[in-house]
Amino acid sequence: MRTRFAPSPTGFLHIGGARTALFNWLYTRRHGGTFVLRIEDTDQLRSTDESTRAILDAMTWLGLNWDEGPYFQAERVVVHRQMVQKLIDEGKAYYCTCSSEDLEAKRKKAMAEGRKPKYDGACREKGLRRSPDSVVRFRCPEMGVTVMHDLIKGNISFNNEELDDLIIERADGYPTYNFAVVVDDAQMGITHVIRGDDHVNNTPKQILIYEALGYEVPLFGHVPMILGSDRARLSKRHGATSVMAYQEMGYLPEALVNYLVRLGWSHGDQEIFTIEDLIHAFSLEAVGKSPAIFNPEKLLWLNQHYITACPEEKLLALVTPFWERKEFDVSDRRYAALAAENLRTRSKTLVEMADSGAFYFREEVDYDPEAAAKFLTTEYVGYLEVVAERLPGVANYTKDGIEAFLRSLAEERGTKLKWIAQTVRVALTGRTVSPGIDEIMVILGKERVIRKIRRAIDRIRAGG
RNA sequence: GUCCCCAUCGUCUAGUGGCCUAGGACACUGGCCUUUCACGCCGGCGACCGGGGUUCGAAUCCCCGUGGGGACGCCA
Repeated sequence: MRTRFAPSPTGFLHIGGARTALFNWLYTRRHGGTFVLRIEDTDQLRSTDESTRAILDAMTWLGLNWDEGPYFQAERVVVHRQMVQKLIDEGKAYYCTCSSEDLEAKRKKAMAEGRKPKYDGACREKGLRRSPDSVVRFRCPEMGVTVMHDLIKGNISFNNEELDDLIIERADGYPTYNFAVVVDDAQMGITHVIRGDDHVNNTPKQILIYEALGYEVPLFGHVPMILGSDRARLSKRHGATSVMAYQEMGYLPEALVNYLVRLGWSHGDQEIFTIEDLIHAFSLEAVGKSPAIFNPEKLLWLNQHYITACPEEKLLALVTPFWERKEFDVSDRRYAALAAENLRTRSKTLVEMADSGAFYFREEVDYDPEAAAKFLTTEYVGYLEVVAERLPGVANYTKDGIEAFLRSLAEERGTKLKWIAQTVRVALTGRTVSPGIDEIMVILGKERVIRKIRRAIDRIRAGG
C-alpha cells in the first residue's frame, strides 16, 4: 500500500492540509504502507522554495515523517510531456488555440444564462498542430457515466456529459494539475489517494485520464473540509491557519495532532489519543462525511492537557525558547525547571507560561497598576515589613513552613491570611493572580523574596 | 445558475431499527476545595432541520423540501 501527500508550495502548510497529511500518515502507518511526499510545483509563477521549506518544517514539527521524497513534480515534466504526446498520438487529446479571454467570456456568458460553464469544443475537431500559444486538451467522452468508489463517501457517479475537455498541458509546456497528478500517482504506484473534499469533482476527470493512459485507477478517500466559525471555508479571517503559527503561539504538536484528528474522525467517546493509540485505532471508515468547524477553544483545552501531561525535562525544553525570546536569564536550569513546574497547571500555551513566569526571571517587578493601588499601600505596608524582617529567621523554609509562618502572622495581626498573602503576592509578582504564594517563595528563595519585598516597601514609602 | 456532497446540543462527535426518558468532550454555568488564579471533584443548561412514507417499532431505511459546503481556471 502506498499513499502520498502532495501539497503545492504556494504558501505555508495550513490546518486543512495538515489534517489531510495526518490522515494519510495515520492510514499508512496503520497498514504498514509507504508514505510519499510530493511537491506539486508545476505552477511556475506561484511556487517558491520558501514555501516548500515551510511545509517540510511543519510536517516535521507535527511528526509526520515521509518514507519517500520529497519528489518535485516540476522535475518530471519530461515524463508528463511524453504522456501528453501519447494521448495526442492516440487521438485522445488535441491542440487548442482558444484564447484565455474568449474562454473567460464564454464562461461568464454560460453562467449568466444558467448553463454549466464548459468548454464548447471549438478546437476539438480542427486537427490543429502545436503552435507557440497552443494548449493541449483531453478529449473527454461525451456520454456514459464515471463512478468513483470512495473509501469515505461511498460510490459517487457522474454523467460524463457534465465533464469537459480540460487542458492538460499549458502554453508554457507544463502540465496542469489534473494531468500531472494522475501521471505521478500512477507512476509512483500510489494505491490510496486521500485528499480534501474539494477534489471530488476533479476525480471523474482524473479517472478518465487514468483509463486513457492505461493505468490502474487507485482507491480514493475524500476527507471533508474544515470550516470557520461562520461556516465559510477556513481562512485567515478565522484566526491563524498556518501550522507553524501554532508553534509560535505556544502549542504542542501533540495537541494540534490530537485536535485535528478528532475533527472528522472519532473512536467512541475517546478524546485523548497518543500517536500510538491513533496508529492502532485510525480508519477511514470512521471518518465522517460532513464538514467540521474549527474550534480554537477545544484546541486550547487539549494544549493545556498536553502541557499538564508533559514530562518535566521536556516541558522545560519547550518553554525555554519562549523565555529566551523575552530575554530572561534562564541559565540556572534547576531554577527554571522549578518555575516551569509551578506554572504548568495554569498555562494553556507556552506563551502564556512564559508571560506569567516573568516575575521569576526579572529582578524588577512589573506592577499591575490596579493591583499596586489596592495592596501596595500604607495600610498594608506593615505586613511586608514584618515578613521581610522575620523571613531570615524562618527555619523551615518550605511550602508548609512558609504557610505556617504566614498563618501565625495573620493570627498575630488579627487579620485573615488572605490579606497578607495578597499583599505579598503583589509585592513579589506584581499582580493579584499567581501561583500559590508559598510555592513562589520557596522557588524564588529567601534572598530574592526579601529583595523584592524591600523594593515594594520602598515604592510605598516613596508614595507609590 | 449547473453538477457533486452533507445534515444529532453553540462546537467536535457517539449512535449503523428496539439497549435512546439520545451518551461523551469543549464552551457556558451552579457548587466544593482555597492565600488569589488555575488544576481537580460534584451538579446544571443544551441537539436528532422540516414534511411525507416503510416498519409492530426510526436519530438510524426511502422520497421530497429546506439549509450548509464544495466544484465549475492555461491554481492545486
